[in-house]
Formats: sequence, structure tokens, C-alpha cells
Amino acid sequence: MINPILSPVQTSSRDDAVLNALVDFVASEGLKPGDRLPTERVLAEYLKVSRTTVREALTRWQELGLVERRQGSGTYLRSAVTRNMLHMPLTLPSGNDFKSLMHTLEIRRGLEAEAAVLCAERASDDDIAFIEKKLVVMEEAFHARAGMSSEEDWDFHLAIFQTSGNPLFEQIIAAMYEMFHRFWEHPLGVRDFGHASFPYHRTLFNCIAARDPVGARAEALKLIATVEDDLRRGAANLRKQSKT
Amino acid sequence: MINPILSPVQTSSRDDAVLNALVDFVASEGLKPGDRLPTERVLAEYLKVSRTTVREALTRWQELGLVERRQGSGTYLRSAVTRNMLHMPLTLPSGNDFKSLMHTLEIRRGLEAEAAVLCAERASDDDIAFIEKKLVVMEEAFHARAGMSSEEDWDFHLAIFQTSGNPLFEQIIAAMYEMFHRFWEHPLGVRDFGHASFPYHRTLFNCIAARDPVGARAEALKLIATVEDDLRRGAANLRKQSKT
DNA sequence: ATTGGCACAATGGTCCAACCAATTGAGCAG
DNA sequence: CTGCTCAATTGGTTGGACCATTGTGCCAAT
Repeated sequence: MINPILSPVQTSSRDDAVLNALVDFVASEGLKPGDRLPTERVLAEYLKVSRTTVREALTRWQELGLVERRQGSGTYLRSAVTRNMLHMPLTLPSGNDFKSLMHTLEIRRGLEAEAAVLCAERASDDDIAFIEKKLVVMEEAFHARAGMSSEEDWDFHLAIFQTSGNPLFEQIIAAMYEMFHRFWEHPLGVRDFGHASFPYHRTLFNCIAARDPVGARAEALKLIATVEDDLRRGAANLRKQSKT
Repeated sequence: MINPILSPVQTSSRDDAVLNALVDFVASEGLKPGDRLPTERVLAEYLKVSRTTVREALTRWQELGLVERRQGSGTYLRSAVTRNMLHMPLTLPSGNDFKSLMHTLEIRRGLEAEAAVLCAERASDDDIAFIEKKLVVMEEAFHARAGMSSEEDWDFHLAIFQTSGNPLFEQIIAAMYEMFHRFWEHPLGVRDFGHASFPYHRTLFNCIAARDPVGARAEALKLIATVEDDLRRGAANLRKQSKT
């Protein structure tokens, strides 16, 4: 173990200084996601650094998804920024095959079950009413379109994560979810994807409403299991197609 | 839901082209993590782009942790790179307070348990021998120094994650671990931090070696529970100190 | 009044040439 | 062999120029 006393010696590079200043600026101006940042030229002049340095700093934020740049238009905030953020770039080698998608589901399995437990333990009456509202919306959308709808489904799960009282669940699972859905839409030939998971949303909610953590974990695991089955069916479909 | 048919219209920017070319170069040269890449000037000339563009591309890889740049020395590969890598950069509001540390443990609880299950299901005999080696090293370090050692402890857990066959476990938990250890060293007045978790390392290994997923989950949960207890004790310590 | 096209300014993207700062290694004095 | 100096190498920064895209306002045609 390295002695922490003499380890850091932070030679704060120019970029970091720019980003720190930018964090303060965003805070003082009260900028929210979607708002436009000052132009690179303005930032460069204001911070007394070259535009190249500003660009390197913004490139880093862009790669982290904190900011979006549109040529001819400007640079826009994409997410809330604070000082002391911890950046965790996850990299999955070759992310568009069956195995990689399965890996995201294994993560979700662990986290969704845990979130369901915490949610069942901590939910207030208001929280439960809120979650039920999302559930009803999802069920209506299901019956109206005769199929799962990603949007409302996600809203329901999101309500659970938020009620868990731990913001990390939402952020990590959101990343898994995004990666998964980037591919699940059409490529896999399964038309009624997610159909089988429908009933478990209601049973999961019932356990949460009854403050039953053990039951909530079990229902969450069943729900993920149906998605895994769908994925396996999709993979089998693909294999069959490629053979013909 | 947006119709995916008419969404992308990918105008491949210059940076991406550079990075793709670099992936091919790394592949053709068989470069491994730790190896040195060509200098920025050489890359610029070879790819017929300006050095600025090369730098922007490398800055992006650096932010993703794929590459490390040392002024005066060169640019070094830090991780395997392949085409079709999928990047999921997460940024977490890094709290330095008790609640945030507890949040990281809740994530670890879900993931370590799941990793232990998968490890017990999938471990080959060689894997188990490797894990046991790490365990023995940790136990020796424990007896030699009469206390937990972060380094060897982490190596043991790392071996389990790697055996789980899912690289995401290692990456996510590593981030949680870093966030946690950024504060656990001395600030909390608990001297024998992690001491109570020691015996569960052996029991966890026994379950894995016996290919007992259910038992492995249980032992992993017990292990995390002891860490949570330590953290709670540390928080109580802090409160007591601040009152005097 | 609405629509379509056009010129123009603003903004991010690229390029170049130079210089700064840290690292490395060769050469040399002790 | 040790320790120092020095020069070449390499990433970091700068200023200035130009390109490509976007947004806006004006104007003519409908």
C-alpha cells in the first residue's frame, strides 16, 4: 500500500483548471442540461488560455457525455456537473454480440434485485403511490399497443431506483439499459420482446407495497429472467437466419 | 420511440477515423497494454492529418482510460483495444460523506454477490487454484501485519470477478472500491478496518471451490455486511469526535 | 401573408508553425 | 561507479488562419 502522505503531487494540468473553472461557471450561472455554454473563443479569452486548451478540455467532457458540441451552433450541457465528480468509463470489448448483451443483464440482475430490496424497505406511502401511478401508465400502454413499450417500462423501473434512495443504481443501470436497447430494437428477430416480463411488474409492485423485501427480490429476479430468455430466443433466431 | 430507420446519418468525424486507424495499427503490430504508441508527430504524418487532430483523438482515448500520456516520454497503451468497443462513461457525484460511502457498499452488495454466484458456477479447476493462491497470499499478509491489507485483499476479489467471465463486474466494482478507499484509510477512526471480514474470505472460497452458488452468495453478503458494520462504527466515531 | 432561396455572421473543426516543459539517455568529470 | 550537464525527444500550449456547418434575417416570388 502506498503511503498516502506523499502520493498525489497534483500537477494540475491546464485542462483540469479549465474544467474546474467551467464547473464553477455552470454553478454560478445556474445552467441546466440543455443550456448553451459560452463559445470556445469566449472561454479562451476569459480564462486566459488558448482556444486549443479549451477545446481539449471540452473534448474530454464530450467523451464523458457531459457536453454535446454542434458545429455551427454551440456547445450544450447534457448532464448536471459538479466538482469532485468521479468518472468511471466502462469499456466493453466488441459490444454487439450476444455475450456482451448477456453481460449487461448479469449486472442488471444483481443491481435490480438489490434496488428492489432497498425500495421495499424504504418506500414511504407517497413513494408507493408514485410507483403505482407509473405502473398503471405502463399497463395501459401495454394494452393499448398490445406490447411492451420501452418508455413507460423504463419510467416504472426508474421510480423504483429513485425510491431506493441510492442514486448510483439509476446511473449504472441506465448505462446498461442504454447499451442493451441500442441493439434490442429490431436486430434480434423477436417481435414481442419483453412481453413475458409484463406480469412481473405488477407482482414486483405488490411486494414493494407490502414492504416485503424478500419477495421483491424474487419478483425482480423473475422479471430479469424473462428478459434473458427473450435474449436467448433472439440469439437462436439469428443463428437460424444466418444458416439459411 | 423514434423510428430508427431515419435517425443516424453518421458523418464520421476526423477523430473517429484516426482512432479506427489506430485500432488497426495496434492490431497489426500486436501491441499489448504497456507498449508505446508512435509519437503524435509520426501519427500525424502517417495519417495525413494535423497533429491537433491526432491529439484530440488521443485525448478521447485517454479520457476513456485506454491510453496514458507522459510528457517527454510518450503515449502508452493501458488496455486492450478492439474495433466495436462499447463505451459507457458514468459520472457519479462523488460524495465524501457517510451516506455516499454507504451507497457504494449497496452497489457492491448486489454485484459481489452476483459475481460470487457466477464464479461458483463457471470456475474451472485452474481458476479455483488461482483464486486459492490469492487467498493464501492474503492470509499470510494478514498474519504478518496483524491486519487486513488492501492490496492483497483486492487481488483476491479481483480473481473472483475475472473468473465470473464478465468484465463489467471488475470495472464497476473497481470504481466503487476506489471511491470507497479514497476515504477509508485514516479519516475514520477505526484502526482495524476490515478485520472482521477476514474469515469470510476463506468461507467464500470454500463455497466457490465446492461449486456452491447459493452458499457463495451467502458468504459474499456476510463479508460485505462486516464492512458495512465497520463503516457505521467509523461514522459513529466521527460523530463522537466532532461533539467534543 | 406565406413560402422559398440567398447572403452573412457566428461557431465548432482542422491545420500550421512555433515554442514551452518534462523525460530520457549519452557523454563527461570526479 | 557516481553524479552532473546537456542535447534530443516527446507531450503540452499558443496564436493565427482557414474550412464546414448552422442559424438568422432579408428579400423576392407566390
